[in-house]
Amino acid sequence: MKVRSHSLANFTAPDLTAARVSPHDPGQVLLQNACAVLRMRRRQRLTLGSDGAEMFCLVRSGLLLLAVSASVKRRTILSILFPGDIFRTACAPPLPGIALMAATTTEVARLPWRTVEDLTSSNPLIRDFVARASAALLARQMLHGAIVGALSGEERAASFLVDVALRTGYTSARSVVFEMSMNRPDIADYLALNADTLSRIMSSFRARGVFASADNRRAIVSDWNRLCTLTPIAGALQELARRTRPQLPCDKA
Amino acid sequence: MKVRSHSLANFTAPDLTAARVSPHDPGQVLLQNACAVLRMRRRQRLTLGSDGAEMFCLVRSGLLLLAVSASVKRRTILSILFPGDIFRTACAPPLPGIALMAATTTEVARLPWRTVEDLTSSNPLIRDFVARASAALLARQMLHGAIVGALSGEERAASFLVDVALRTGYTSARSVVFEMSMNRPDIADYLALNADTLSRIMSSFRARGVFASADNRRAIVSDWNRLCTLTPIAGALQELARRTRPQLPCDKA
DNA sequence: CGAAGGTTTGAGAAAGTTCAAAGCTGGTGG
DNA sequence: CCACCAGCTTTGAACTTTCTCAAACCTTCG
Repeated sequence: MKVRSHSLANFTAPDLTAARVSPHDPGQVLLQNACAVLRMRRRQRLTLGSDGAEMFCLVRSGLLLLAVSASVKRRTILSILFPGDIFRTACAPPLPGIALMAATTTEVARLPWRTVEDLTSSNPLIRDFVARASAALLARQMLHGAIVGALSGEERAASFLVDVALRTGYTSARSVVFEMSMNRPDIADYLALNADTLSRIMSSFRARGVFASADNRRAIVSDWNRLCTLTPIAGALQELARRTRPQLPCDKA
Repeated sequence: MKVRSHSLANFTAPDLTAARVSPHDPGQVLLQNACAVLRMRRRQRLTLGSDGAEMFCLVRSGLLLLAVSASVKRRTILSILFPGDIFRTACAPPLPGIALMAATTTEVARLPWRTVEDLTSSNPLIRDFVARASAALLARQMLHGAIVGALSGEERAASFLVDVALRTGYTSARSVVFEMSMNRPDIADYLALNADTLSRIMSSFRARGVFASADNRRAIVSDWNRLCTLTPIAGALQELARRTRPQLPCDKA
């Protein structure tokens, strides 16, 4: 079997440490400065059970997955929280076994929700940031529902690549480069696809040169526009991403 | 073909005018008293285009569907807004042709979002209601994503029936009764199913006595627990519904 | 080095879709 | 008041897509 034959072993891998997305929203800066930061390791969980007061959190770096395994037959990733995204306990559906899980090393800023409520009342910048971020999260969740509900497997996979690239990627040598922190089963459970099917789709993408990757952890997209033609909602993804990140990686590619 | 053979032509149809869900949240009452009410007829649309200031709305009665047709290949109902649900323009994903559509005669209370922001700052009751309703909507949206992504066609249909019953139904003669304001294509587009497939599933439900209906517009569930066994997330749906409606129809059935 | 988990691929199976046809329903205009 | 029309609903049969299962390979970590 000629696996991995399309990888770019000799591609000069760029440094991604500069890819950390720094906040540009003044309300976000104010809010996260009031928070205690929790550093999570890959696969570490943050239980959402009703074990006390309601919590609020803000992702500073890394990737947080909202996962549920028990109550639905197949494990499901309900949502991906990217840097700049916020979440509060009450936003999670009341499913047994639901939890936030770090997909990679992740920094999370946390506060009791009660405190956030007070901050939003006293500071309009924070209030506006929380309202904006909440609305953006709902919009993204709806878009994700549309992706899962209305698009084919290949279109879903392409939408995922576009989304992750827009939110965590950056430009290098006229290519868009991004980390694939999530593994196949996680991506599959997010896209409501079987891991085998997703693997087939990814293999097909690599074979057609849609993206290249040396080690399955970093993807290199040399023709951004071509990737975008594979999903009918590339425009919406881009517009949503720009709400939290004014300068997108595809702008310079 | 023996169509409609399971209908209950001689069932005494109860009066549903008493089924209007009256708000119990003081913040909700305060907020909706500040709004201008718009009465929409079936199929009437409320465009969400960027045609001016951002709007906020609150459903007082009826059913509002967030629909998109152009940008995804198949038409999709992203969300159903029930009485008590709120929505603001920024919550809609930026898809061409997205709009709110009334599934039946619907009363919508509207305000410019700017005004709502001011009200939330000046009144903690309104602030808490808006925050609570926003969180509940996101939780429901995530649950809907899980339904579409992880459940079979039959389970999705059962989840839909349970959800609509919990939110708009009421109790009559130890049965749970609710209006089916949405037609087959709308329900199918909400559940990411084909209308034909959904019709088959509904026929099967009727044949098995899961629910009865005289005219396809009103459903009568005599064995609520049995309907709940058809979906693995009945508990979550019930818990979410109770956040906006303390007394559920199934409590008395 | 060995074990455990992640990835890839193929072949057969299942679930849902598409297409077509027929029946039903509600609204409109003569 | 009734005939008619458009759109909704139901159902069958053939077809696709995706899933399941199994096997082999690769990677990482202790």
